[in-house]
Amino acid sequence: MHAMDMRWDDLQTVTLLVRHGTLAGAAEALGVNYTTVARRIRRAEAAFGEALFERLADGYQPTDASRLIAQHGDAMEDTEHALMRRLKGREAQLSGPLTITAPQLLIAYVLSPLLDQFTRTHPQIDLRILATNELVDLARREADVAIRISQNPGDALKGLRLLEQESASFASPKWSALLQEAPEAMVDWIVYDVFPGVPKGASADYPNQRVRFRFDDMVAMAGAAVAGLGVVRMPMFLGRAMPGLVQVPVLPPVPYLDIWVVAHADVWPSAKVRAFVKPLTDFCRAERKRFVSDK
Amino acid sequence: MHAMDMRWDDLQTVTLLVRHGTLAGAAEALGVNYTTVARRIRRAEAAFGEALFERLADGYQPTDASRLIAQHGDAMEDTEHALMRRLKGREAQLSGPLTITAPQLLIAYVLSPLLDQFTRTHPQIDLRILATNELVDLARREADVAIRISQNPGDALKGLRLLEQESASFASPKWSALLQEAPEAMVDWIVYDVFPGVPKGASADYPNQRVRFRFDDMVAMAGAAVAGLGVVRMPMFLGRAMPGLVQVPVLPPVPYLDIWVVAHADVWPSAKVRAFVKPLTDFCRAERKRFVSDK
DNA sequence: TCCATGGCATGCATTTTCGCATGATTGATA
DNA sequence: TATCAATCATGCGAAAATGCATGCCATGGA
Repeated sequence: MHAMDMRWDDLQTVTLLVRHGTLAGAAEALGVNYTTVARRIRRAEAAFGEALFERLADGYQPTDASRLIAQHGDAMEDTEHALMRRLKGREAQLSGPLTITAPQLLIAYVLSPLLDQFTRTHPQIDLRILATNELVDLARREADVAIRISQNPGDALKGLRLLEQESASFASPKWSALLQEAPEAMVDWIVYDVFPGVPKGASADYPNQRVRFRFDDMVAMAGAAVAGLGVVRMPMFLGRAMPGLVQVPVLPPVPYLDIWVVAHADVWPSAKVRAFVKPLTDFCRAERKRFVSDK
Repeated sequence: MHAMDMRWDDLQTVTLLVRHGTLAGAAEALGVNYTTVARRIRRAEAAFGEALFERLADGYQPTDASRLIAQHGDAMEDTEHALMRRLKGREAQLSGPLTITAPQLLIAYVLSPLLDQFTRTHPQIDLRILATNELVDLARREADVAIRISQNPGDALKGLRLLEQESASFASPKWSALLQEAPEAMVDWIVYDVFPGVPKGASADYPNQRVRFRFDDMVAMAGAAVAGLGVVRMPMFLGRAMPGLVQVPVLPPVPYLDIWVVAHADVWPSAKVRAFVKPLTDFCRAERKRFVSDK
C-alpha cells in the first residue's frame, strides 16, 4: 500500500463489487459498463498495492482486504442515504420525482382515483408507483412514501394511521349458495402463506373446514376464489371490489391490520410528501365505509 | 433535485470546498487543479438542481444545502480514515511509507541516531518525519506514529511510556557566574507561553525573580538563553545537549512531562510500526540517564 | 492613483476514462 | 455431448474529465 491515492468513486466500486460478486452486477448498480468496474478495480488494486479480488470463472471473489473496504463503504453509503433523505426532506417545490409504494391490490381497487386526481393537481410532480407487497427500504430511498398494511409504522419512520379495516370470508356465488343449502358440507379454505391454517374465529355453523390451498399471493388467491376453488379470508374492501366474489358467513367480519402511510422521518417534511399525504388522508376518510362491515 | 445521479467524488469535492472556502484551497486538498473543483461543483449543482454556493469575490460561500452535504461528507471522510487506518494496521511488509512525528528538539538532540539506524536496518521503508510541536491528527492519518511529551497517550490511541524526565533551569555561562556571585541579583526568566509566570519550585536562594520574556517556541527560547537573555526552564536532555548552556541552580530538577510513543489503535499492530517502536524503546532505555538529574 | 495579490471564469489541447465489439472460458442444460 | 448462458479480458475509438494559459474583477496597500 503505497500511493494511497484513493478515490471515493473507487471505494464505492469496490464496495458494490463485493456486494454483488460480479462485474456485471456491480456495473448495473453503478449505472456504468462492466468494463469500467473492472478498470476501477484494477486502479484500486494498484493504489493499495494489493490484490482485492480473486478472478474466478463465476465472478470476483473478495479478499479480506476488500471485505474490509466494503464494510466501510457500506457505512459511507448509509451516510450518503441519510444525506439524500435530508435533502429530500428540505425540498419545497412541488415538482420532480416522488416515489410511492403500496400493495398492488390497494392501488388497483382503492387508490387509483386518488392517484389520478393527484397527478392532475400536480402535473409537475413525476409520480412513480411501486405496486408490490415487498417491503421497500425507505431508509435507502427506494421509495419516499409507503402505504402499508401493518400494526405500526416501524423504526425511524413517521406516519399516520389512515384506516382501520376488517376482513371477512369471500367466495364465488356458487360456494355461497352451497353454504346456504348445506352448512355441514366441507368448506375448502384458500389461505395465505403467512397465516397458515383455518382462520381463527370461524363460525361454528360450519363444522367441517379444511385448508385446501396455500398461496403466497393475494391476487392469485382472489382469482382462485372467483374460479370457485374455495373460500378466502380477505380484507372487506377487496372482497367487495372484486367482481365474481360475494361475502360468505363462514368467517364473520373481524378486525384486520390497519392501513398506514409512512415515510422516513427525514423525508416526511418534504413539500411533495405533504402534498401527497393530505389528500390521501381525506380520501381515506371519505372511503372509510368500504373497509368495515355495515353495522 | 431531479437526477440525483451523485458521484462520491463530487460529494467529497463539495465537502472540501465548504471546508476551505476557495476553489484553490479545495483543489490543493484534493490534489487537483482548481478548475476541476469548479467543474465538479457545477456538475453537483446540476445533479441537485440547486445552487450549492454563492460566488463571491473572495471565494465560494456555502448555502444551507452544501453545508448539509459537507456535514455528511465529513462523516464519510471519517469512515474513510477509519478504513485507511485499518488497512495500515493490517500491513505485514516492511516497505513503503511510514510517517512519524516528534517534537523538533527531541529529534534534533536525541532521536537522530535512532532514525539513522532505523533507515539503515529497513532501507525499503520510506520514513517521513514531521518535526513539529503541533499535535498532528493520528486519526486522520497525518502521521502513523507520534512521539509526544504529555501525561497520557490520549483518546483511541495505544502507546508506551518511553521515558520519565525532569526539567531544570539553564542559562549561559555568564549568567551562571553572575548567579554564583550575586544570588540577590534580579533573575530574568524566559518562559513558555503555556506556563506563564515564574516556574513553581524555584529556589529561595534567589529572592528576586521576574519574567522578562514570554516565548511560544522552545528553539527560540534556547537561542535566547544562549545569547544571555535570561534563564530558561527546559528538559534536562535539552539543556545538557545545547552547546552554550549550563545548568543553574535557580530551579532545582523537578519532574516534567513523560515521553510517550503512541499510534492509533487501528495502526498500532502494523509491522512497520512494530519495527519502529521496538528499537525506539530499546534506544530510550539506553539513553535514560540523559533525561534525569544525577542522583 | 497605481500596482500587487488573491480569487474566479473561459477556451483549448491533452490525458484519462468510458463504452462497445470481439473472443475466450466456464458451468449448467437439454 | 452439444449448446446456451453467464462471466471476464482486450483492443479500439468516442466521450468526458482534466490541466494550463489567459483574462477579468475586487481588495488592500504604497
